[in-house]
Amino acid sequence: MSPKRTQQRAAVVRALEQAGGFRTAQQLHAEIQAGGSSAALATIYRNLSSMAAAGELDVLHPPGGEAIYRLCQLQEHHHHLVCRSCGATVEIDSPDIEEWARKTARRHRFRAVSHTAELYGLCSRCA
Amino acid sequence: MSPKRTQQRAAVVRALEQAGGFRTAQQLHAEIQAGGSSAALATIYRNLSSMAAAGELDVLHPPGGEAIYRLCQLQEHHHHLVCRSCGATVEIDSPDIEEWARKTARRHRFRAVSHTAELYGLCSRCA
DNA sequence: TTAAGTGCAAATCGTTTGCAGTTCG
DNA sequence: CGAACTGCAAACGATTTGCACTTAA
Repeated sequence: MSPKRTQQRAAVVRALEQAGGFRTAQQLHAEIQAGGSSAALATIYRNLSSMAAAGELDVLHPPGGEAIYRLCQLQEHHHHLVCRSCGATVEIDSPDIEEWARKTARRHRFRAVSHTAELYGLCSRCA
Repeated sequence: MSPKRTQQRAAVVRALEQAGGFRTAQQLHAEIQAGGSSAALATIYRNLSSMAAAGELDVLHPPGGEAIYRLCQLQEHHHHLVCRSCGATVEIDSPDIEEWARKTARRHRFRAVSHTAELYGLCSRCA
């Protein structure tokens, strides 16, 4: 039973696609209205929940207290090495961790697995 | 300037030590009362915040919405495999990713590197 | 037609904060 | 004594939910 194709759900998907990365429910709400469409915040939450349950998007719960969502990007993803001091960022593309994620997921019988990984340290200039 | 040595703060520390692992603020509250001491929930939150800011404890923000705290244990850190649908969480302890983090950091001449890594998928019951 | 989806407002729930009273140093 | 800490209750902000109304199928 696939979900009903409503204007609101379409708007949420469109907003997420346009965003390309992580967004909070409230940001999506604002961006949807800015785009001329409309969808109640509650509706956005409901759609995000069902999409997440369906494995269509990733949810993160940062310390800030506001959850962030983004469309699943099974491929084309990479990681970051960030300097705690100056904020310099190096993009990491490592097959190792992809494989680790896949293996680990299989070991626990999880499917449709995505992952996040970030490294934080002091770069050579700041150390 | 180190913090004041109050009964309440002591009770929080004691509860965390006794716990050994992660606890929510409310669990600590209950355990403190069960232990015969007393400390208002607000006070517990205040103490946990200051301890976290001082780097004395780790804080995690799981999907459930309730933060969990534990005394810092520089070793024994692990990652999580979380079900997008039901929130079930498996703790992962993998030397591979630790090594990957260390290697990657060295390759880019970063020091004092820490990292985060989380996996998201659908568990066998929800798939 | 009718089950699923929506909007709105009220309700939750974890966490924070204002303020007056208490306590450590 | 005086700054730091506590308790309580009210305030908050994100998310959820009850309910009557729409709408996709």
